Amino acid sequence: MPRPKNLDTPEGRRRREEKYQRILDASLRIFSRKGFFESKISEIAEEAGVADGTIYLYFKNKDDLLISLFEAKLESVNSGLRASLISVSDPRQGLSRIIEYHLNLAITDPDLATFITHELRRSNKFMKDYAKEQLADYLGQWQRVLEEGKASGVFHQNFSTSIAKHVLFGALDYACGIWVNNPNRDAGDLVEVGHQLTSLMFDGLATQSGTSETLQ
Amino acid sequence: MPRPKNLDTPEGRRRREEKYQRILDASLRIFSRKGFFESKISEIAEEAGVADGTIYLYFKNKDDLLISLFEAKLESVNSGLRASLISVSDPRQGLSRIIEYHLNLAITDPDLATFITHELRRSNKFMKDYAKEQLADYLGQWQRVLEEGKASGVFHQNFSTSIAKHVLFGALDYACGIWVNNPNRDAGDLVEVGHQLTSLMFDGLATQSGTSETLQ
Amino acid sequence: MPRPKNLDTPEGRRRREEKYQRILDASLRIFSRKGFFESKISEIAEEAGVADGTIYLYFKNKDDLLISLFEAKLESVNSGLRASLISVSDPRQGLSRIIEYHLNLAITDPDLATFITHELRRSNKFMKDYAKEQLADYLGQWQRVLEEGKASGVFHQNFSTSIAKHVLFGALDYACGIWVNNPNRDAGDLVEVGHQLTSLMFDGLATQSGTSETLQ
Amino acid sequence: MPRPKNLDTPEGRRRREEKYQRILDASLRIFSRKGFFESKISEIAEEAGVADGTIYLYFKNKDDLLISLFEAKLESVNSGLRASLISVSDPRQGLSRIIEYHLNLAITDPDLATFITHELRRSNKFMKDYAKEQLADYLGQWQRVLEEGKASGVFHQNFSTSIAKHVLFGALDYACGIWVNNPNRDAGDLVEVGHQLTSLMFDGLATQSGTSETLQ
DNA sequence: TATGAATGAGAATTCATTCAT
DNA sequence: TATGAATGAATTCTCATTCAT
Repeated sequence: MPRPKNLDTPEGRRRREEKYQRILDASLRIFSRKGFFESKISEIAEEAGVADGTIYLYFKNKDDLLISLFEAKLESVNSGLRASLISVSDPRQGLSRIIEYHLNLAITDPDLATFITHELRRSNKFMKDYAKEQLADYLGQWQRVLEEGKASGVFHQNFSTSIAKHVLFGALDYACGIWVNNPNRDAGDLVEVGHQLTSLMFDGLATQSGTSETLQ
Repeated sequence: MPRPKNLDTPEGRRRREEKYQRILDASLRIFSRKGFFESKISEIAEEAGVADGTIYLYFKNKDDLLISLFEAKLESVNSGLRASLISVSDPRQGLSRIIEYHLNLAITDPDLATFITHELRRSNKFMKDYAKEQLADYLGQWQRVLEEGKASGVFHQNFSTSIAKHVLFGALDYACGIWVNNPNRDAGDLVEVGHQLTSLMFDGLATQSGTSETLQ
Repeated sequence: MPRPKNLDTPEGRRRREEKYQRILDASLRIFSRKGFFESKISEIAEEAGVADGTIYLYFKNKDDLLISLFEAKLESVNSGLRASLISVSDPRQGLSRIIEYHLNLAITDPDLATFITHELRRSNKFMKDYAKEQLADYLGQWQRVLEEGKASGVFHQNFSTSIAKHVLFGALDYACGIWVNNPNRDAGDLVEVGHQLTSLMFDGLATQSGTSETLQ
Repeated sequence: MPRPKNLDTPEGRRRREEKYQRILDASLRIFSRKGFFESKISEIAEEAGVADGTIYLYFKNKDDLLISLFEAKLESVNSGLRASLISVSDPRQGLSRIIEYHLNLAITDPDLATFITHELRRSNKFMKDYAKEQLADYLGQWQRVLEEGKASGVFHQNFSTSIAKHVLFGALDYACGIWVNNPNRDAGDLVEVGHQLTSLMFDGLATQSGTSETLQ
């Protein structure tokens, strides 16, 4: 939703749309590299190949740029996951898909992974509120899968899907963050993380089950 | 290590130490509330009940304040965990302790939890390098427990302790972050997170083990 | 060499050049009036009729402003002297011209004279190094004239041109400094200084020559 | 004239006097090394081996320290010159003595030479006024010698003693400044400057006198 | 007197945002 | 629409000076 009111020619709209995207993409690169506060508008403008002032034709201010970026990206992440889960009925397979999807995100768009990891934790109430909605949608899809697993009996009854989704998200997000920050990263490593995490989520670490209750 | 050269009277040292702590504590509160960049020196000074300039008698600059805080806090976290694990020999019990310890941290010092969560992810190479060392010590203790579990056969052989420690940290850290940000938080909730997470780590979600391999 | 990247339209360049000069001129006035350290950026900005921040579009920082001013002014002083000496072959006439030129500088631009006098002696290695090069060029022209005088026999053989140039510069510079600081100054006074100094340089004070050797 | 009112025991007075001097000496070293504005009170205190606050028991403020230093030093310079000229009756010898005395000052106390050279030109009205009085005394002695030379006929009639004293001071001061700033300086060089300057002042550069009038 | 920690006014600099072209 | 020079509010940091001990 670019702001500039343009002559409503198809050509004009296309160009406007294209520049909006260009700025958004540039800001993703800069934000992920430096973080919000250390990213300068003039830097983003240069990366996008536009003038500083132009950014203010498409975004109200720097905060708006951050929020718009978040929205646009999470929206596409959300719909991507939705598409990826659409034909899946087995909750165990669903969970695998979720893990896979999330890790794949980091592989195909490391900047996006970095950006989300960082800005999700920004101590700014107003940002967190924005993020919350979009994130709730994303994690809501996870929770649905977990609940189906409980309902169908393939997952244990005695766990909270709400807690589990957060646990899983934290684990995935942190693992991606570590991987993305590794300059010698290799996609295979993240695939391995996926295997291990899947196995862990399904079966745990212990060789003998039922013993955890006896622990202090 | 406060900077002002002072007569080394016990009284002088005490007061100096006390003011150093006061500034460190104030900065923890402000940093955790607003994040580093939105925290202003004058705000921290006010919170600490000192003049702006006084901060610069104890810390070289704002960055130094952040780093000093990080070091001081993580050092105490590290030694606390060490103490907590000292008498534990059963790796399963060790893992429980770790989870417990981490969650307890968030309960007793939510500001610290928030601070660490945020600043650990700050896009600033120099900060990440500082944090890395301290964090490595913390997670190193986790990894040791996991390795002992593998060695003693109570944990599976086919998982990477390095990956598992990151997964566990991400899960715990994120869960704490969620809880801390909840205005109606109740310590009981976090205890429940601990139970669930312990159970998950040990036994997984699946009712039937060994099936994950057959998935996609 | 103004910093702002600008469209290279002739108009744009003219305006940018003009503002660069405006700031340089303002800083000359303020620096000469108060000295570098007591001149405030906001004062220079006001004098130049621009905002504080604008100065930083044209100069890296306060030091850079000082150096740029020095370079620009001394460069023009140097080329002015060069032009003034170009058609002169008699070394005695050359020396007269040099004295005249230097004094005339103080008359036509007293601020510049004050500025150079003060900042040339600033206890700042980095500044002195900058000044040194430009000054060496200026005094180098003097030395050349003195050497020609020795070579052609119109000046004594037994004096060091290097010492003489410094002596002459010190004398001229100090005399100008005295004159410039006199609120009731009159150009005629400085012309008289020129005559006296010329006569002194050529013939000395003594009514009988050759006697100085007999002095202690 | 130390400010602290002390118990008027001879011992107390001595100690007080001694500390006053210590601070004055320290400030001369620091001021000459860095210039007034870049010299910090805490630096001077450290150099003097006293606490920052102690300086304010002896001097009203930083400016007062500068002025007191100037006064004390120039006073001693003035009386030194007076003593040096007391038995001299020949104005030519007097002039030689003056040059010698001034150059010797730079050799025996280069810090003082640097300090005077720099601070004499500080763009601060209030400093210049202070300096003026003391300097007037110093240069007044020079002028007296020059006038005696005119009166007795050993110097030309047609020159202004006022101009000549400034010319001579500028020459000496600048030459000393150059010498002092030379890291490989050798006292012999300055002695040579003295010879050359004396010869120049007496006899000038020209091999044939009376020609300067014919020049442009 | 002497100390040196504490103060806070003051200055340089940055950078999001505006606006004339 | 697009530009980028100009703005000036806001922030960090310094350091002369004070004052409790």
